[in-house]
Amino acid sequence: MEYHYKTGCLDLAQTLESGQCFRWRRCEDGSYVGISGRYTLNVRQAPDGVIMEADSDEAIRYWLSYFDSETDYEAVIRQFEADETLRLASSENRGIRILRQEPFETLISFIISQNNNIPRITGIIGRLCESFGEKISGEYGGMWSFPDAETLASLTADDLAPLRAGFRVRYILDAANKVASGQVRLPEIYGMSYDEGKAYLKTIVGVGDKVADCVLLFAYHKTEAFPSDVWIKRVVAEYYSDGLPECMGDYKGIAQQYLFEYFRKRTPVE
DNA sequence: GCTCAGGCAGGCT
DNA sequence: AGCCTGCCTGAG
Repeated sequence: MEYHYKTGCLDLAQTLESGQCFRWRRCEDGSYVGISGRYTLNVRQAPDGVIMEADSDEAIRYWLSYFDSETDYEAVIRQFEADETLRLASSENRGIRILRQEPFETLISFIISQNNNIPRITGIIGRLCESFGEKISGEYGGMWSFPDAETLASLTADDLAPLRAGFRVRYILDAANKVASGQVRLPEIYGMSYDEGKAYLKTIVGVGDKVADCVLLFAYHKTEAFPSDVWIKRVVAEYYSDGLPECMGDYKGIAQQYLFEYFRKRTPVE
């Protein structure tokens, strides 16, 4: 079934190729195909929003939440106008959304992301799903679910060697073991404050400030999180050495995405 | 060969 | 609390 989601602030290319998610595929016709949990989606850009094609009403509701339809991005962007740099960064990237992704997948994905580049991250995650996920029958070709914690916890480092994830394998296994054993209960983080959630996630080996912030932002939608990577550190050093502007409020994470894209585009990759 | 990629752990002061 | 250094892997 098809659903026309009308909205001003959702650009699929800006959002799905922003580095917060790693499993969307762009099709020949410009639409995107993705999977989260057991839900699949084909989505394409429209002049006044996006058109979603999914299996059920339930799936559509899931994807609307995934694309963060509840947040008023227009209002957030107006709030950001008080800061000139942020105003420019926002207006150029107004189509970026902060997705509400599945927590375990997001956790493992950002553990893999450390000291790594996006093509390799995408490759490792793809191999992880094809090796240990479940094949979901869909009309858009091969789709694999993200493996659950129990499945990953039953594996050894040797089993994961073909992923070529390097030193991150022991972090993946530690995360899977702690989640599968109940030592880390991911759903509880929804109810935690930003600080509590961060401390909780950091009990996992291989999760530091940056990975924890990415998970809190891109899975739990804790927009106070401000993931500080090498790019953003440069931006902060240059523009915000005296501190982040007041107008970011509790939306530092949204500001971070606008700034990240704005400055990344301006840095030549050679 | 070298460096770098959206960091982190472990060890040191 | 803040500084090093090594780290799997693959592309340039």
